[in-house]
Amino acid sequence: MGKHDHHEHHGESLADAARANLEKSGEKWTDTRAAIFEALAGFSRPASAYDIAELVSAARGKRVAPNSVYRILDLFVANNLAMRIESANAYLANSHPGCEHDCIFLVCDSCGEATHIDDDPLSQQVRKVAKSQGFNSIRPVIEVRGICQKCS
Amino acid sequence: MGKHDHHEHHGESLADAARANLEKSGEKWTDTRAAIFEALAGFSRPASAYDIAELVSAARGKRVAPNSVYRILDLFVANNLAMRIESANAYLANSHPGCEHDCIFLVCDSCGEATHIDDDPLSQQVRKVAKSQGFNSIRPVIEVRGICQKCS
DNA sequence: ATCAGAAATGATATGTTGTATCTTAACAAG
DNA sequence: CTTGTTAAGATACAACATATCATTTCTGAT
Repeated sequence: MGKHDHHEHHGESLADAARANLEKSGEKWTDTRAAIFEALAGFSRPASAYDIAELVSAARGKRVAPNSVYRILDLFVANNLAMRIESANAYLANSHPGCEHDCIFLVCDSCGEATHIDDDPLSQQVRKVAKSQGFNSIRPVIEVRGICQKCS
Repeated sequence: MGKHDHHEHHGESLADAARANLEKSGEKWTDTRAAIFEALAGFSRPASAYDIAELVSAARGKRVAPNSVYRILDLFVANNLAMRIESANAYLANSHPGCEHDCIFLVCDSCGEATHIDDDPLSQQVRKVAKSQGFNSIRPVIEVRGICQKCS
């Protein structure tokens, strides 16, 4: 384990943690949101809104429209239950909701897997550079495209 | 000026430098490529392929299809004449082609302007993190979204 | 219980970004 | 000049994202 407890979760426990975090912000954990979170967390790779719409639609035997998925993903991102990977137009469930970090994503161009690193000194440095240029409301986007170990 | 000569260019001089760099790689500086580079360099903000297609089509009185623009932008990116900003799905002309850097882009969510920073120690650190995870063929994507000084 | 208002989701349409495929044009080498 | 190669055009479509309005569901007051 690292310097502090990251509260890593999986499966049921992850959904519970996500739910707790969302409700703490006064938001509701509805059936649709639960289904979308479950679908998202089930992907081992970053998933597009359309991937999720398809999976949830199949699982529930009832179509979920992309715009609903986007709405809910936006909510998740705003509440740190999920992250958006800009260079992939896709989303990942946050495996330790509640921890606030500027995440660094390593995305494999071959297999599509994305791994998620926290390096606060590094992201702080990025924030600092932006701040020194007069930027406010800073949101760093730090991603690395490449070929992962398994695919090399 | 910084620690080394960045060969900053503008207008005619920038196009010339771009042309020289492209031809050095054995690629041709065709009319279409010149027109697309000129259009791209004329934007003060990151421009989408469709923005460029529209502008070039108007300027030449002859339609340029988006796929042609994408092809040529890909060529420019591969040869470091232009950069893609992932979080904006848009492109910027490289104002100092020939210099190889992992660029850091600061993108204003209000006015859309993007400024371009080089911080090699910082980008090297990002590369190092990825390498330590077994990644190869690394291409860092370091961008910062926020509100620029003028818009604050 | 019922009704009114608010919040969440659905339905539909459309806008934007990106690729695939095939055809035509430009051009250099023999 | 014709043949092979590279560049660009035409067309179609796939993938990603948002706007708008309708419907449902939930909640809280009466």
